[in-house]
Amino acid sequence: MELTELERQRAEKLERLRALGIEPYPHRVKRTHTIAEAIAALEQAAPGGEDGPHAAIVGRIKSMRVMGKVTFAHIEDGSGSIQLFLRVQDMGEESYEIFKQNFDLGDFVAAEGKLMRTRTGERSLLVERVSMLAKSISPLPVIKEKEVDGKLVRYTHFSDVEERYRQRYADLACNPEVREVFRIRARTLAALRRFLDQHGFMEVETPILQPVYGGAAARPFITHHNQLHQDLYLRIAFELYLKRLLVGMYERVYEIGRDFRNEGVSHKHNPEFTQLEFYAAYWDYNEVMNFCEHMLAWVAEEVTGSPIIRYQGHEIDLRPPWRRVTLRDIIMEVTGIDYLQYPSAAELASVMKSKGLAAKTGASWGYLIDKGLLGEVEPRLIQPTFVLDYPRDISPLAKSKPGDPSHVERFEYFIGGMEMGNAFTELNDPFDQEQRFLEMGKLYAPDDEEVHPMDEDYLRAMKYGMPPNGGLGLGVDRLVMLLADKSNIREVILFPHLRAKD
RNA sequence: GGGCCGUUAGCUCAGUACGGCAGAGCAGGGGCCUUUUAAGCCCAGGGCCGCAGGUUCGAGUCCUGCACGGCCCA
Repeated sequence: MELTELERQRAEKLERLRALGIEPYPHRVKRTHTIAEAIAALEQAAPGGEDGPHAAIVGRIKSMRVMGKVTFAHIEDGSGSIQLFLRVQDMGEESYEIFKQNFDLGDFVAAEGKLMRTRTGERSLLVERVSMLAKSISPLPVIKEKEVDGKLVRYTHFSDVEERYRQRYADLACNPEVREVFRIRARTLAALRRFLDQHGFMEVETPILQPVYGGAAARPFITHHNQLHQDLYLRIAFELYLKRLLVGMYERVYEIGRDFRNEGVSHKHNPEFTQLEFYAAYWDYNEVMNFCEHMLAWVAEEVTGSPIIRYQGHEIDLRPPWRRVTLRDIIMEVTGIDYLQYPSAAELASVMKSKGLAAKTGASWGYLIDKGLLGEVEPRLIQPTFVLDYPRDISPLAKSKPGDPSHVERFEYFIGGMEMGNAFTELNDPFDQEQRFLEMGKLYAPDDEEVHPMDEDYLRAMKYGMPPNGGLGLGVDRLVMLLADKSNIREVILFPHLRAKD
């Protein structure tokens, strides 16, 4: 192990402790109170002097002020932080010196003594014994902060974005507000599960390694099973497996898990991300819409205390009903283009260019609408909005709109300028479904990311009879971004993907 | 993929306009200090200036390429 000078100094302290017969990484810990419990115990005790309740607490040393024969330090555990008050008169000369010479910021320690208040009134532990629980060799970035008018002012910090992501452990250790983001994430996941469970949905787990990928338009990661001599794909969606379960007579199922898409990385995209999908037999997309807006308003309230949230300076009201607008109308509203007037890719691309909009050459008609025109619309949809009725060509798993064969019953929904998810009245006619797969094959080149490959087993399932149903996908990371008020997906993923250095 | 910006001590940053001994604060080391909380005071340390080339008597600084990251655009 290569050590920096600072690390060598700490390693020497570790050896000094060992030489004194003190194990710097002991097996067992004595703890009578968490720090929060210790503070509560002190609050309950009769005030006065240095004779408060006895407590054995543990934590990581966050600050230290050595003043000769007296030292103040703050330690932090998972519940909070408290000041340690160490005096040579209480600890004895030898123990006090061992502490002073060998204990550093970042060390995990155990401290035992009496809870009390210092002259300035700060809740403290008057330490009788202190011991090492785990020596920290690498110095954590030091955080110096102070409360000014009730606001926390930070003088030094750990803020290098790249290093924060590459060494998330250090980020979390130094930055309590980052720890809070992932508590919001955990509460969001728990709230989603609670809501779905309460509404009769069953959580299931379907394959991540799939012989045929499907359910979305995306490039997959490919892997290989050695024993089976078979290429497998990491799933890009759960859709086709969840709908097989409706054939199997479950009426409401959902899955929360990881999808993998072999695509670019951006502030809204990570190659692996957390998806929620649910399917409900006998629902159409109107019922899905209704459920969706109630679910997200409820989850927001559970997580943040209110269905009205603040996101990047916007106040966003998640209470139902959300705005409903057709794809055609919202595109006309924003770009002035009625895509139905331009039924070929060439015509549509030409009018888009005439309006100064980028149109990728060689892109299909559906791609131009979805990525081109809708891309213009997306950042403007700050308040929750359902965008309804998508072209059939780009929606091979959705049921057609009655009386309008060119469109399907599909919606995407947007909040805070981000696409949050996608939903349909699911196609359950096996002949129609087969036809859609075949059309896909004709309209697109085989390696086109828009292609949904034919899934024979899915068709076989559907031939047994699939109840009419509605389903929805939700980008969970993006929901957490909303609820934690973060503009970058990496801020809500513990270990986001970064390019390897060298 | 393109444009712009960044990369200097463990951390946060100066230094780059106009090339001339590598800087500060915090952290760490030695000393003083028995109620501090950004503790204070004194002393002495700490560098592959992202990497590789080039220009130059001389490059952290100028030029080229590369790596990683950020922001914006596609």
